[in-house]
Amino acid sequence: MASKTIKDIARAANVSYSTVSRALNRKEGVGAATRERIFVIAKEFGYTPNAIAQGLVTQRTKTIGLVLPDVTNPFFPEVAAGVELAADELGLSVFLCNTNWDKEKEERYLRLLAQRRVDGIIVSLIADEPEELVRDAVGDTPVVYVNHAPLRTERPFVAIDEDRGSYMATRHLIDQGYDTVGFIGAEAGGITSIPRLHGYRRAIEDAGIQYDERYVGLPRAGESSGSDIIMRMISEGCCPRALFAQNDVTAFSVMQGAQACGLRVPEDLAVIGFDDIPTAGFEAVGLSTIRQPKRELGRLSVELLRRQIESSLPEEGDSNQILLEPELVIRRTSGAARPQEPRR
Amino acid sequence: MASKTIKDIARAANVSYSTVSRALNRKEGVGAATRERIFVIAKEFGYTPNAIAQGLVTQRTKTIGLVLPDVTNPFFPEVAAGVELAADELGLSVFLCNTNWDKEKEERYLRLLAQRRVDGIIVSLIADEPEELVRDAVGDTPVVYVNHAPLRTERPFVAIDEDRGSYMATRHLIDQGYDTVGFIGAEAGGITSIPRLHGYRRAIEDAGIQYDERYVGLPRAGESSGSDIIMRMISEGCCPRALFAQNDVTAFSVMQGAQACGLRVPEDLAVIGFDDIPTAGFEAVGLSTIRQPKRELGRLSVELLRRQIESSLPEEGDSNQILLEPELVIRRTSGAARPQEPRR
DNA sequence: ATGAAAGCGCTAACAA
DNA sequence: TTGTTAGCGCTTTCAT
Repeated sequence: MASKTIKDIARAANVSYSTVSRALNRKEGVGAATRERIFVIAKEFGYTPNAIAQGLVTQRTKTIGLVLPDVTNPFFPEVAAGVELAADELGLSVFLCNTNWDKEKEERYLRLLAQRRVDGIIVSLIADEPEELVRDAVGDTPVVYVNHAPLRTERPFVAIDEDRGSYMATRHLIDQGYDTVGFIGAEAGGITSIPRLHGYRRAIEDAGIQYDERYVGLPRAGESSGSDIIMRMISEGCCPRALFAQNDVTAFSVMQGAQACGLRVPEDLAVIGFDDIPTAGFEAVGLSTIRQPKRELGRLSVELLRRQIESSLPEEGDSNQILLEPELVIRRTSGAARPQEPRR
Repeated sequence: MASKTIKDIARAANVSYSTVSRALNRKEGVGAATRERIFVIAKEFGYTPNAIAQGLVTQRTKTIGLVLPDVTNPFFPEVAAGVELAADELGLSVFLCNTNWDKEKEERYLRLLAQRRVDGIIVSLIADEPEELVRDAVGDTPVVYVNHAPLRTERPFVAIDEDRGSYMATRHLIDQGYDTVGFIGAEAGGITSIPRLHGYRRAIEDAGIQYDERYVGLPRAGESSGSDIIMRMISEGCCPRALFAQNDVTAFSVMQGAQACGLRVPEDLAVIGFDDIPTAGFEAVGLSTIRQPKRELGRLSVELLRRQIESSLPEEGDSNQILLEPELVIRRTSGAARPQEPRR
């Protein structure tokens, strides 16, 4: 029952097993006849090369790991698709790991991939892990950060300018005429909440508006979504006229909560998100947002990883740390304020 | 630079390398002192066990493969989450592969996983592959089908009763008072389009309605989404009053297309989907649908795989072929028809 | 063109 | 308790 090996084939073909190896790998120096015979037997035996054994000797697994926090947020699958595509072109397969916003799981997966001796790892960290932690988990395995870069890392990364994007989003809301513009953090936004909140605050203060904590809704214990937060804000009587949500999924949730409380979007509450996940563009939704070049993020991270694998040098330096530009996408949910119609 | 091996540690600790192996694997028969020494050195060396080598000798990789057609459709990540959870409890890691509705890629991944000698594979096939094809790709590797079962397979599977669910969806629309109820297939619905169309047709005919092909929109060449199809139907003047979409993503797309043409949902066009992806439940959307127990699908498939791996017998039989019941979820988009308000 | 043999890093008998 | 040895299935010199 155990699958056939190269030796079984060798025996059946009456050659040494090194000849079989050569034939199967299409290497020079095998007689056409023998080669033919070997292929026939291999097919007949249903031979499947043992990649484990191959990897052991070649020290190359032709596999890369992709560690993502949440495949359930459509943003990540889009990035994954970009990675897949690019990896495919290089003949690499992708081992996708979902950490589910669990720090321990993240570490476990990084370690695991290193143990499996993948050729490299692309990871979207869930928090600002100290570099040594990552290093400890992956050892010498090449790593590229995607979607976010830990502070002062020397590793290659591809991300977008979160601060800038958040500034643009907030600014847009202000320009639309809203006097009170709030921020809502994601339940599991991990690392991105810091720069996004920061960009929000910058825009607020640049506009000469007083930064007001009451309009900043960060998830508290027991709150699991943007909907919970907006409902809290409403019940506390400090719901702003416009909101910048940390990401589109949160924005959706916020809108759901607001609508459940009888608020209309954007008439009573304007909303803008971040990411531009596919559903944001749906007619029925029309969520204004900051677009991230998701597939591109994926593609580029593979490219950076390839460089690192091939050179096998630590390969530091600017050109390997890419910051992409965000893009403002205006849709329905951030329609202009109507000052003639004061709230309530 | 190459990572340290067990031998390096042995040398440094002045013991044989089998002792190191024993110590590191927490096996009996190692002096507390030596054990201690070995651990210290291992840590110091940043030792990472080579899973490749381990797998080669133990013949067990503690890894399973999960092959999915489209992580971009929120249905699949939910199933994946279920698989992850269950696998985790068994100490297995999951190698997630996205075929992107590409048959060739699917075969490649199955083969690849088999070559990597994963302990087993859970796959959601994109079409009704003949059993031999799968067999040819995976060899003796245990396989469980999820989300769909190929006709007359003897392998274990977990799926829901698609035909039944589709019947329920269609029936619901009819009960709501719609006289014309259509069907829209998914752009890349793969295998599920057959039973879902079948269930639709059964319900139509059971209700004494004449099955009318004009109301059945299957994607044609060049059409990439439900939106394209509904727009074609509208332009051809044969848009029904209510629609059962093959899945929620398609339903979303259909609604987008309909609304772009000025139709209101559900006033002008009632819609019901299939899957109950998370966004379907959002207030702003309120998509009626047929719920699939997605996480459960994942959990159960892992359980079936575990059985198969442990027994290593082909393990056929009824109890390993699970058909779950679908559940009708009524929301906003399938509101009752208002006969007093004839169309147009 | 083919074979023999070494060895990738590890586990698991079997000895000592 | 520890060491020795034989592989796991494969690629890759080095001979022939």
